[in-house]
Amino acid sequence: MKILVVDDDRDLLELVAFALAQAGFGVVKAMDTRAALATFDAELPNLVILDINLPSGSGLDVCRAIRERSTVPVMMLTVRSEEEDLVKALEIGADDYLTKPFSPRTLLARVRALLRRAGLEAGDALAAGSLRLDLESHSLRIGDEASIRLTRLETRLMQLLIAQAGKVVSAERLLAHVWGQRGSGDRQLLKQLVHRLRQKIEPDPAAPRYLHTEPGVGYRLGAD
Amino acid sequence: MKILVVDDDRDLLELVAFALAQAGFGVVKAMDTRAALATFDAELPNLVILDINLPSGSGLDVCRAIRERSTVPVMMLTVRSEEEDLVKALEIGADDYLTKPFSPRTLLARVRALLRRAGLEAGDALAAGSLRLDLESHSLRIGDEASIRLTRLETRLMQLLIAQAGKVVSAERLLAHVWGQRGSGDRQLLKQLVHRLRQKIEPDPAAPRYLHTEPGVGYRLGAD
DNA sequence: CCGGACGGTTACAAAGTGGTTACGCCGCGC
DNA sequence: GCGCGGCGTAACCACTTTGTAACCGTCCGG
Repeated sequence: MKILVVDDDRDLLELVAFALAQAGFGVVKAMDTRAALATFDAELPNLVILDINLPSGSGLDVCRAIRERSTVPVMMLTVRSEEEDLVKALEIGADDYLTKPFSPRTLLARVRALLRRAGLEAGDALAAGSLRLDLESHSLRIGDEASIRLTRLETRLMQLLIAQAGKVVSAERLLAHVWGQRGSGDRQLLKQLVHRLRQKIEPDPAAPRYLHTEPGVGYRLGAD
Repeated sequence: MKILVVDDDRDLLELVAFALAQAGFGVVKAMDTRAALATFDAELPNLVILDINLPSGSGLDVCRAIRERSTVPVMMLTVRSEEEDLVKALEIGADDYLTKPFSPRTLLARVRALLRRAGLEAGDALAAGSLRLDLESHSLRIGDEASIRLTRLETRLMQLLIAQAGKVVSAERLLAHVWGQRGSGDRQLLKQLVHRLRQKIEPDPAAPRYLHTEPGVGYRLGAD
């Protein structure tokens, strides 16, 4: 279970991250809005904890941007004086909030409650149709077949496709997820990766059964 | 299982020591930084509980000194007002913390969690499949064969692999477990250790039967 | 028709990963 | 002091993964 924590106060960030890690959660960190969104795209966390006031633009903007691409639970951190912001945050789609200062114990209780509410408690088993992806071992299982070993990049590609199974995912978004900043605009990278992945997972790579092309848009994982 | 407790407050020290002894742990005590390090070297405890503010220099210094010579789990004791110190402690390499006041029950739960995480919980015998590892004597037994003597590092490696038998363990995690902070990022260290271990335990080191490589991820102990 | 955009494919180069050999340092018992 | 085991470091090799370029067909608007 992976949690993204966004806060510009390094001490608080580390403390929250540590408390979560202690409790067995995977943690990724970001200290400004740009890094927050980049990390979100790269890591696809199961939950986001977001300080409402960041120096580089508001945490509200980050929350809004996240809501445009995902329904992941979002928890906002606020200080008491920001109650109007809080209302806005909940309107935008934040799921819960915590008023500073708070104890790690409270934080954990709220996080668990959110995850339970989102029905995400059980592991990170990432699956769609007959496809099951194991992020730990970089392996993909199709139905009852022997599992296929994927490379690092192939795993990241499948991760986003499975998370969005059945929906078209734009080439731009896939590039950002797999390569981050660097791959931006480079269709050839994606073309190659898709080709190589199809060779591995498709019974007939020329007539894809799982990884479909949506001309002019991007790719889509067949819901089967 | 031996635990070192360091605190200048005699009452608290005795209370903690009593709770631990009650739960069946061996306890050694120290009341200042000098005694703490001397006792650590003399007793080589399996876990250290360390008050963060000692009159004779900070508990942080003690923690740092311990980290220079060992990856033993360290738990810090703090009061709520010392949160910056806490962040420093975690950076230095402390593994957990407890905010005073705390109940003996909480203390024990945390101590057990730490030991479990370090893979030190169940007696001294760890086993998986036909492999049995004796942490005391640093020896490994495969089925009914004569037991093989392992070095200190080889033992630590096997310890984590056996604890996670059948599952892939990332190179990063193995490095952290065997070398602590210092080994971070150094693949060559792990490469060598695995090589040497395979020479000792594998019938055919070129085609490993127990210690399998998971390319791009880490290693896995065959469930056999 | 022509030409360009686009996606798939082939080919090859560059970078990374893991296994192996070799060597040097250090602490320790003899 | 010497030899030795344990460990760190570097270098080499084979292989895999990833990046880059070029070529091919199809589709489509002029």
